[in-house]
Amino acid sequence: MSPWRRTLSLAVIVAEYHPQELDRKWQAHWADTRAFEVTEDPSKPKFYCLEMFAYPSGHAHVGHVRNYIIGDVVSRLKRLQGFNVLHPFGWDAFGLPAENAAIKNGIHPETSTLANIAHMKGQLQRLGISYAWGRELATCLPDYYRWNQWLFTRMFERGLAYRRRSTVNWCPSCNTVLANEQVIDGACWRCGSQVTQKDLEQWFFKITHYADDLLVAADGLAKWPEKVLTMQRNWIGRSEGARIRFPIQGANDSIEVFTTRIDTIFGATFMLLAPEHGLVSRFAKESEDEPAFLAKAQKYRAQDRAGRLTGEVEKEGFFTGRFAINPYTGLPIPICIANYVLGEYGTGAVMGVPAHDDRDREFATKYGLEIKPVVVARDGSPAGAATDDCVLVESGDYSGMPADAARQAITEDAEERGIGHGTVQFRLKDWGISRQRYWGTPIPMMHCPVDGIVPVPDDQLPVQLPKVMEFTGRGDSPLAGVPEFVNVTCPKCGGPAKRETDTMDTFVDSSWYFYRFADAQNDQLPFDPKKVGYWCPVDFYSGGVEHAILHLIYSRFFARVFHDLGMVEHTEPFTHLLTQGMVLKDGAVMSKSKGNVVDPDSMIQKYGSDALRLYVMFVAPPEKEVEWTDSGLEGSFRFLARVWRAADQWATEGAASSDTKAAAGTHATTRTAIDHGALTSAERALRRKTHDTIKRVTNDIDARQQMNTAVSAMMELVNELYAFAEKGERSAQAPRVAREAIEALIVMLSPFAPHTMEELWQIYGHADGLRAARWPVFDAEVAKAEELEIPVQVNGKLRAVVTVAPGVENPELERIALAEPNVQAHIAGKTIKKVVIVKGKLVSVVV
RNA sequence: GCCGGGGUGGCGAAACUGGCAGACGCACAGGACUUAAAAUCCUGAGAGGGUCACCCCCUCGUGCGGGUUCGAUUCCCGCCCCCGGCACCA
Repeated sequence: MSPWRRTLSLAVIVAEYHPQELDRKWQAHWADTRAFEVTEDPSKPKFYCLEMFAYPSGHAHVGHVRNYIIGDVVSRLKRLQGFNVLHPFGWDAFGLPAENAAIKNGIHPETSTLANIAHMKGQLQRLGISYAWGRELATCLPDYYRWNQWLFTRMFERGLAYRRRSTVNWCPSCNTVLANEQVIDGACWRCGSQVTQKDLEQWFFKITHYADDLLVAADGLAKWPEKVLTMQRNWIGRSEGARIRFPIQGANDSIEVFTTRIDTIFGATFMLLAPEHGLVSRFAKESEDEPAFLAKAQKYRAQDRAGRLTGEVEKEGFFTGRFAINPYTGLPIPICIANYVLGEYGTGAVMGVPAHDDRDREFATKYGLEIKPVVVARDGSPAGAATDDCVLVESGDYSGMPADAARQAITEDAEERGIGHGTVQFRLKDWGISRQRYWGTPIPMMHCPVDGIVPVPDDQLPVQLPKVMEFTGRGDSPLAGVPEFVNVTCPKCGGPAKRETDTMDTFVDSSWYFYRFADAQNDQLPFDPKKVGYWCPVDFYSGGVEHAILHLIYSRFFARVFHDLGMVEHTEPFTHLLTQGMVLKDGAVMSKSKGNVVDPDSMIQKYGSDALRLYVMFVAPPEKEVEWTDSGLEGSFRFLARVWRAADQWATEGAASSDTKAAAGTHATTRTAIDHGALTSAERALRRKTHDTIKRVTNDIDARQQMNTAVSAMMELVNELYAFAEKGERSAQAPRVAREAIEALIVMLSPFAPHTMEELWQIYGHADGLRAARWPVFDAEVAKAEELEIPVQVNGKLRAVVTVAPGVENPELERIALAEPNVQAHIAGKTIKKVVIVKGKLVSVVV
């Protein structure tokens, strides 16, 4: 008969593990006591834990939910460690799906969005996520988006928000403009449609103002994944170089190029213009056959876009009939239009240096243009595109100069001659935020025939979305069709004016919501700088890596804007970033269309929320992708049931034990100090395991952030408890020793399985709940090993393991090791050259 | 092409500072309990071999090939493959 059966028959508190009842009980308790609401408390260290807020699509699947569980485990841990923890949640509630649904089924986006929020909030509550719901926000409510408008106006006043006509990315399916960051492989980030180009008047945020700082400061983000930083660095794309003008032969003007290799300028044997370059139409006019000229340029423009999608298009170009003068050789070089020169980068024109640029070489070879090497390796061999240890040749006065030095010298010379200057070029472009849609923040601007662009005065904010709308899906701004919205009075001249009818990109909403959580009810300002000063920056932020160059770069930008407005002291909003891996099902990302979503509610119904939470944390480190398995979840459920039974048994044995103090029935008495010296060796071993587990779990969670190994350490402790109950020799103190293990286990496991552990904690007599509990304290004395197992190697191969007392001296250890029969067998007939002893670790014999 | 991450049992993974590779879990197998099943508890297990009566012992083994070291999943050099990002950025 198992020990469990034996004790169950005597049990005072017998309860089977029914997690669903515990879920209900403790979720109600947390809600009733407003357990996770917090205020600023200068006496405590603060911890701001945040998961990327959610788009209210209607249903969260376990892939989404993983992120919230990760954040919740961190939050609950930090509370146990004495931090004042802010853990809020909200809704990224504007966006196209709701509006598209409205076009289809006539339900107003606000109605469907609020219904979706209600359902998803219920899902999160059923998981027992410890949010401060009092701070909940939804970006689609005027309380929130008025501050988008307020901030937009501040940015407009500072020139950080501006309007210009430009070629923009257009998604024909979403009927709106997209920012560069929102075009993935030439397709819309949201719906996957092929993006086309359009010329439109658009509002932009001047993120390029901070390009250099965003890049440099990335080096200081020590707790961000390298992957994300690399992506941001690539996206910002800084290159140092020079701009230099080449005169056009037979004309008064010149063409400016950007180059990072001005040291190769003596090898520039042709010049290339992008098909979009401003001079194309002029050269076309001056050519013999203008329509043919323009047709070819136009072909490249179209081709260029296609080329970017498929990767490779053969380099192609044609001669304009005009020449430029290389300002260093003084020689005329042909000006060509080429399909591989980008209009939007640098000056849209480049000097062709075929000897030192692979693309130019390909082009020159195809058209028979001159290839003139001007940089060679020190030994005189061809340098190609390399620069290290290279010197210039055939470069006038610069011949013989190292390439690096020449870059500087020629740049300085160009500056003196007034034909160029050193400069830094970024790939990052300003953020186009106008969207020709309804379900977003109205841009708080007016167009007055007298005063031009006029911001809506602050006291007229928010500019509210008109409620009554018909959604037609026609491809222009829906707000333009609402006269009551459009027609306004100019606050400057009092004359009639028109409202801006575009709305803001929803990424504006998400670029600062983490500040609003620090002061979610403020109706005077987006937030009180003092409150943000207490809570921010966010200490732990987790979400999907897909936002690496979207939300995460925009938020860094906004932090700088708020900083320059004097509202926040920091410039980096997120100290520690974790990008959680996706949950796959049948090898694919979960999605409704694939029909492979796992619904958290049905899992909770079957196994309880704690099993789901524990499984998600145990299956792999949080940043790793995982494959969902039902059997894995079942394993976590089994573990919790195992903990439950062990706790139940020892609660019973503690109460029914022959130990007189314990028999008095109060749990407090069984928590009196353990007389360690009087324990059996099995009891000492269990205590050792208990304290060893405390140490491992604490270290795994704090220093290593490896939740999965923390859980496995606790599983080992439970296995040990079972072994002790099964066959451990017991003294009268056995219940106390077991209780010590179980109470430590309850507290350490509570971030992962809070409902079950609250219940057990209560059963163990702690009336004030886990919120009053403290993280268990590791006792090195108790954890000290009574004997050590030392591996013995001969020539690097394991030959024996010897058991010795800790603190054994090296000569003695060597003697014991060499006495091992199997060691003797392997050194027989050979001379010992060396014995390496790592104290307390190993003996290595070399023969 | 460039950048980042990775490659360990049937599977998810672990090994912290160069020191017993595979902890913990899943799946599997055997046993106990049961009329039976489920549940539960216990036991086993990298591959191959020796002695197979047991204890045990040997060889190989962390993508591949080298190197450093008494000792390498860990460090160095050179490759291969997978995932992710960027990609004609002058």
